[in-house]
Amino acid sequence: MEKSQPEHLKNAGLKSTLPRLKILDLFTSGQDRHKSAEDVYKQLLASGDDVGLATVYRVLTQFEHAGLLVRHYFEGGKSVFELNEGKHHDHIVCLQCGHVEEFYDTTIESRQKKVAAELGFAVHDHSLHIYADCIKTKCPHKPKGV
Amino acid sequence: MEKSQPEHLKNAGLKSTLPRLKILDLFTSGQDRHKSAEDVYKQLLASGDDVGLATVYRVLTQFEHAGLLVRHYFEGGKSVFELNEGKHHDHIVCLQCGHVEEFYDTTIESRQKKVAAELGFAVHDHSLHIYADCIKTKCPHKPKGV
DNA sequence: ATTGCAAATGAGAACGATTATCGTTTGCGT
DNA sequence: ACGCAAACGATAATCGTTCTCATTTGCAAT
Repeated sequence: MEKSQPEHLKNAGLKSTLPRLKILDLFTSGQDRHKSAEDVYKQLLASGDDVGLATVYRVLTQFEHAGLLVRHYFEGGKSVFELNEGKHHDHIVCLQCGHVEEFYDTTIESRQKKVAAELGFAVHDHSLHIYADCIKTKCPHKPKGV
Repeated sequence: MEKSQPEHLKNAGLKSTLPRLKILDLFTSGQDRHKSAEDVYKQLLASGDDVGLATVYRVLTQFEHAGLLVRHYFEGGKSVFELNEGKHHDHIVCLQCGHVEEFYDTTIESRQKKVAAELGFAVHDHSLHIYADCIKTKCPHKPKGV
């Protein structure tokens, strides 16, 4: 059976405080999987929750360490977080509208491991970002400040 | 026959000024392919050239736009530049020492195009960064402030 | 329910990388 | 050699993020 939010926090060794619950809710119930710290902060303010920006950053980082969220470094210098649902995937970002789509390709994954091994590296992590334009009818997504 | 540095600048529509020549030289004759703005700045100061940090940033960006350099956004929030020699490649970054190694894998490249096409995207560009540890005897590279 | 205290928070200062401003200098065509 | 737009250097400003520290809060023991 699914765990409740407070339980998720408990498991992660984190007190279940108001800000933390609010932020976790944003990710589990929000529609946009990918949020920057600023996004989270604004969404909290918009819903009348008075959390400090510092807390947002702190909590996001804690959630990342706890494995609840995954952090991505997209171009432009700001980090973006998304719910960690166990299954690794890469991202393709539309340069026109900023929309992010996820994909997973076993061939790419295995080749990466292979290449790294050949070069004598022990892979920690990797990030593959494809920057592209949504062609055809796929770009109805409004630019969100990109 | 090879072009001279001033010609490279001319071609790019840039006046050949002292700072620009110095910076271009660093990349064409330096040993470390990958340099941050700070790296460039320090190397210039070290060789007695008195350029401003602002100029370094400006010139690097101009060179990027002119296609002379390629900019990479690695984790850690600072951009790294390298000479653009036409041949695309990806990077594997050692998390211990910050050393960057390059690789190119045709399988990965073609799978990327394929995946993007299937999702209805026209690829502009992509970045694949593998973050890892140099294992075995491969990590003699001194940490350079990472 | 009340209390106590460590953990968490919020406001704002601090920070590192980068960009913008602006008065001075310089490359380069005349 | 001259003139002027382009480029420069110093420094202020900006942006995302982290740090500091006084205040507040979750929660376990009363």
